[in-house]
Amino acid sequence: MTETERPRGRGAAPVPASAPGTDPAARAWRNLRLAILERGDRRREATEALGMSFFRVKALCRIAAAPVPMTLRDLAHDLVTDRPYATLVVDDLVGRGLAERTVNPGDRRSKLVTATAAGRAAAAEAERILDTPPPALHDLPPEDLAALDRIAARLAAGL
Amino acid sequence: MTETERPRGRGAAPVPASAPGTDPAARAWRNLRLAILERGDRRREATEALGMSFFRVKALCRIAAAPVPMTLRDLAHDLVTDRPYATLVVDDLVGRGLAERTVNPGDRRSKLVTATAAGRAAAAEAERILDTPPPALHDLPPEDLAALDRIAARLAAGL
DNA sequence: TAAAACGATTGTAGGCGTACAACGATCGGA
DNA sequence: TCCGATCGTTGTACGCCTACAATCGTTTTA
Repeated sequence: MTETERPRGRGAAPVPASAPGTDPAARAWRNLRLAILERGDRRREATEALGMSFFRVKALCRIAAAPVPMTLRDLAHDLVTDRPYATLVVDDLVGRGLAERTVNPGDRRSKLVTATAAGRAAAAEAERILDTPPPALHDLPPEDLAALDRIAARLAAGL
Repeated sequence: MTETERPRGRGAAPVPASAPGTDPAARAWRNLRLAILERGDRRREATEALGMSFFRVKALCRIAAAPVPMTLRDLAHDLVTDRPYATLVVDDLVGRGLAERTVNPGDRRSKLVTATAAGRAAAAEAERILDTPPPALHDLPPEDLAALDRIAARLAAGL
């Protein structure tokens, strides 16, 4: 094992903040994407913990987070998919005992989807996993963390 | 269209930085994920511009970014896939005239993959799209942008 | 030199998501 | 009342990625 090892990192290289000639906004954006998509991605963890695809995890979380029961139409719209596939995904969740379908009393064509107690628990577990930051975030100096907190809230809110 | 419209946002709600009882690190992380994954995701743009799946866009970028021609084994490792699928993806890229395969003179079992001129151009285009930050980033006050630049570089570096 | 290990390739099977078309039930407007 | 529109559902076809098994040529090891 003493031969020349190819330096094979498992991702793109980060761009140091001191790199010249680059737009700081673009550089910050690239590094943020790197940190989130390649280093701190918890999607695999969440799918393994819940035993379903990430798309369905998202569906479950949306259903559980809805302040008012949503129709399948709303769910399809939120997930940016079509109604037939929303039907299939909800079928799956219902089969797992995580969601329930009830007829919409206001419009008997549509149906309302709600999360069961087990469904709400699973959704909470998924969000707990997804929201777990990488260790590097905790290692930031407090003032940097506070600044990041404030800036991230602004980025997430505005577009 | 004057009936009661369901307030259907197309993503999860951001958490304001003033929310009580939550860990600032977790909150910052959640908002960063939101800003990057749901508001500023350029993957669809990139795949449409290049006419191929995001996985293959990533493969092309890795090949083009390699300082030294990589073997298929290295590519499979970097993409976290298996060698058979790396073969298939490279077949596709070669068929599009974006990559080339040559026998490795040092080990005739393996083959080296390199990007053609067209491949390097396509990879550059993809990275340009992916690195384009959302407008909200440009709207940050300069000192916030500088802080974010510095912090993002630190986060991306892994630590 | 013979055997084991390695790299790329071909093939197969399946899950997942996208994008359609079509149908029955229901609602709304003319 | 009748007709068009809407909602959920069923079904189909396809592309994409994962995960294997098996093969062939090459390299390394015993």
